[in-house]
Amino acid sequence: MGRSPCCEKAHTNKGAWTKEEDQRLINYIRAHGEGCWRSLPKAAGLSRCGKSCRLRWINYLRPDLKRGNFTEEEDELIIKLHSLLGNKWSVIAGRLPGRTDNEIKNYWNTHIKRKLISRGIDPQTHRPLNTTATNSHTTTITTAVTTTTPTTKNINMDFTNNVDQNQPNIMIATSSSYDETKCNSGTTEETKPLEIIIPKIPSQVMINLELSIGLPLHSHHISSPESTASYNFLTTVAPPPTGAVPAAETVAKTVCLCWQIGYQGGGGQWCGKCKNTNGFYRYC
DNA sequence: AACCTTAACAACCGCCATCTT
DNA sequence: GAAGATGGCGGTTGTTAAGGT
Repeated sequence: MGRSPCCEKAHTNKGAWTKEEDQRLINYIRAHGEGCWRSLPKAAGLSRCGKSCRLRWINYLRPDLKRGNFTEEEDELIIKLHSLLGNKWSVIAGRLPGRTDNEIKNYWNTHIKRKLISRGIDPQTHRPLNTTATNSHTTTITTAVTTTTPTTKNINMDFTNNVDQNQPNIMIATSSSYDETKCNSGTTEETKPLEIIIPKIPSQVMINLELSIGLPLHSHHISSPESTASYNFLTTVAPPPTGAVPAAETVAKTVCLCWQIGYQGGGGQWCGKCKNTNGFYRYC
């Protein structure tokens, strides 16, 4: 199926945005909220593609953006999330309030890649650079992930050639249904039976990995002794948001869906799309 | 001062998933 | 269910500033 262009390209501006264009976009969204990007340019008096407007808003003009240098903590968090999620920049951005996927992606490519290489770590595989891909002791653990997200992920843990045995390489299995990485639909909770495939596994690494990806932690997830290991790992990968985390039932009542499924844009109880703070809102 | 190289980041492009009709 | 519309994502490119020669 072919697709029509998202906008009339003949009369659209390209390249850097002017201050006037920015102001028009800000004023329009302040007045009407986000949404309907296709018709927004015309309504706002902009000679821009709707997608361009959306990108400009999300990556640059949104009032809850942090901007400025990344902290060391953010660096480490990005590295750990990338080792877990790969190039899922939007998911990673969801764990870094005030940061955009584009910003993180750029930062990864310009800073963190080099940083990892200087540490002797392959930025893509998170394995030591000078080792070959031998699999003599590869351990594959395929396990279900219980989350409140609509999907269940299979996680492959690879303990081969790890510098730090406490931090195995973790890759999202391509065979899973995790193509639905987007967090914008559905509210069902799904748990697949635990499936562990262990061809050659030393007994000391047989752990029950219960991973919650992209979610604030809730105490009941870590109550069992079996999940202690995964909890310890998770606390380094995806710490709870700063400040008090609302009790689950309170959250369910008062917080938007995006917050419930892990989005914490701006650190408040509203994601960037649903928030009604700062004078902006979304009519959805 | 002029030129070249590199780094940083904003913006674009094409594809895919989801929604609507 | 099919087709089209729309939003969103990740990869890539273009532009510009900074630093080096």
